Amino acid sequence: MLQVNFIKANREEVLKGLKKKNFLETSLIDNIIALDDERKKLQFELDERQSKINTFSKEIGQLMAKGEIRLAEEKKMEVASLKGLLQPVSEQLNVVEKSLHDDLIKLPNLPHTSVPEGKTPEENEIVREGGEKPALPKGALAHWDLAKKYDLINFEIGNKVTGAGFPFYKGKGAKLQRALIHYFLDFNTEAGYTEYEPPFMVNEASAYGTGQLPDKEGQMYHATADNLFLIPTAEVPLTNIYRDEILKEDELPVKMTAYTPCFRREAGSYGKDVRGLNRVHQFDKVELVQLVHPDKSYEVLEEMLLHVEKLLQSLNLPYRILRLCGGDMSFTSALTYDFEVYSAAQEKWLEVSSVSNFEAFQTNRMKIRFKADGKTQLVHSLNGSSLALPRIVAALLENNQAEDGILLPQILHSYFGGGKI
RNA sequence: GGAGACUUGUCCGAGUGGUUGAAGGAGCACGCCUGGAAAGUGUGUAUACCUGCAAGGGUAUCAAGGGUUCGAAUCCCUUAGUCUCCGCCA
Repeated sequence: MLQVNFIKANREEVLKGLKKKNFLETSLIDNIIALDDERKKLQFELDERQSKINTFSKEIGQLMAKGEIRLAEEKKMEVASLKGLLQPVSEQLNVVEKSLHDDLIKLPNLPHTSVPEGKTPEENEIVREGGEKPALPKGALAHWDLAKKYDLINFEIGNKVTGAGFPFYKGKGAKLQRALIHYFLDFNTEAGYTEYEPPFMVNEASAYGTGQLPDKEGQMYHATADNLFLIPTAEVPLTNIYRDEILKEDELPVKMTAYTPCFRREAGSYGKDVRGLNRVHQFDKVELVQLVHPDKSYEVLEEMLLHVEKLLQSLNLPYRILRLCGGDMSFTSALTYDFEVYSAAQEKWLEVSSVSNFEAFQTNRMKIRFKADGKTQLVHSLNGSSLALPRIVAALLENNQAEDGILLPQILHSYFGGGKI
């Protein structure tokens, strides 16, 4: 959520940013400014009237104490009429505050200056590439065929037991999941991230805090009996740990990592993009979250980028890094880098990580602040995947397939208990 | 799931209708004292919003929300959480 004062002080800049982000409902801005002015006026009026009532009430107390009942009764009458004036102002203020808030949460975050113009994924900017695309033998198989051949993942049983998009991992397939999760977590904790195992369901306030609600409500699984949401990413529980907290400056940066399954309804997805592991409803992911001093967030973003890049390099996967264009970025992000790995048998790039700086957009909603020199201000939040497993698994299987098996990268051998599937 | 007790500031804790945003203590910060430290001592120490150039002033907040009242931390209702006992259970 953008800060009203910022919008007021930087109207032109905000409008430019929204345009870059391909957000067209720009009339909201002037609406918000007008509503905030209205809010201030009403607040002032309300405070004044309340103040008068408070003064009178105190006087009544003193009169009662002195036994001057009649005077006290007269005052009571006066206060009663003042209260009549209070209520309409208070109601109006509530209405204005609600409209203001409703408008504010419709505004996406503003893009960083380095975000390229553009509306579609094709306009994302390739920052750099790394690794080598393998030359696969003739008749190389896609991961869904490899999964079947080596009995690693069973999609059909998943369909039967739960539904489409809920695969079973089996045998070495299951063990590979465990090995990857274990390795990723170790890699992150060695870099100073604190490991968490959070709940896999969150309440409404948390889903709202990180921005899943209200605009992505249909994308989450909702356990209505208890009004809990299955997390679409560990970012939600992790970031919400600090909701409504004021940190000390020396507690920053807060670096957290967690493995969780992620649940996504993916309503509206279809076709070949959803084949195999390309898009599933439940998948495993290890996530990184940082809460940092606002002056440091872009420095930290680059640091996280390098961190994820090193992780991918250690897996020997061909990858590329994209800087997302304004129109392809998420609602909450100010700057996002996507990592894609090359899936050699499918001959396409698969997104495996998204590293973003949200600046104060999330923390303004969640009121995550820090105090320095007596002043309280919002921290910046960042997150990134390290990594999402299914597409990593797809690429590992496809890119490393050989005549007699799949050869895993060296780094996984100790975690997997062997080098070959 | 049933019965009961409870939820106050960074922490402990007082407070059952009237200058209580909240006693007292601890912690923390700054100063004094000291060769230095400890002890002692003085001062300060919540958040949000409104107003003001500022100093300051005002409003709200004692789990959350609502209600009663001229006035609520204190009374009533709803919700959440904590603890104890019982039940159930990986």
